[in-house]
Amino acid sequence: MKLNQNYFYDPDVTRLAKDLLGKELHSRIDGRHTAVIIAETEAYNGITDKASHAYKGRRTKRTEIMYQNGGVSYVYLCYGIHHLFNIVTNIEDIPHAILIRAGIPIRGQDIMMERRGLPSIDPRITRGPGSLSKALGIDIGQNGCSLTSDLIWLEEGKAINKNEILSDKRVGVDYAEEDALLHYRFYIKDCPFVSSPKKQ
DNA sequence: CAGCAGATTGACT
DNA sequence: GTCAATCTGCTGC
Repeated sequence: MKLNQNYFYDPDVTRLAKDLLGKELHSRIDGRHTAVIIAETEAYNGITDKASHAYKGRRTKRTEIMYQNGGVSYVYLCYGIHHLFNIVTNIEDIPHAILIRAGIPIRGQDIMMERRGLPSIDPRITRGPGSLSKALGIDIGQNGCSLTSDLIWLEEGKAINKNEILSDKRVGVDYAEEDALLHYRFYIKDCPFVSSPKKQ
């Protein structure tokens, strides 16, 4: 069951970030179908969030996509190397986004192993936002892609029990002052695919 | 236009 | 634990 456009219009980005845990994220890039269960997310709460690229209503060629209606992808290049995949939420002109940080492979594992250059199934394949995007074949070419399309889409998946969902500070946003302390990161308890904020 | 920092990862000491 | 890789966008001359 594919999630429809209305799902992404929720005005509460943290509620949606929690709800995305357990959902299936599918991609068909170069005709190759891969999918993961979403295991870790981070919410970016619009123009008042110092950690967001859209803080203070900043609009650039790169961030423009976040101001669109919810239900599209926001892919951007971090540190010049890594493609980070986000889901744009809320309605037009409200730049909410949810970063997908980790997933559990459920389809096309061999394709992901090949893309990641790993010889066997290993949590490293889809752990961490840069790794996940690479495993799914997502890069800047998938920026602005509709999430109800046949290229990238979400499916219902399985419901995660509330007591299996933990929250914490976001990763890599210490510069965001008081907003760095917000518990906007959500992940599935005891899941080996969830990234650790500590050094490996 | 130069300099710098960042929603990161992986190789190496 | 340290560091390089190297794109986007902000700050300041």
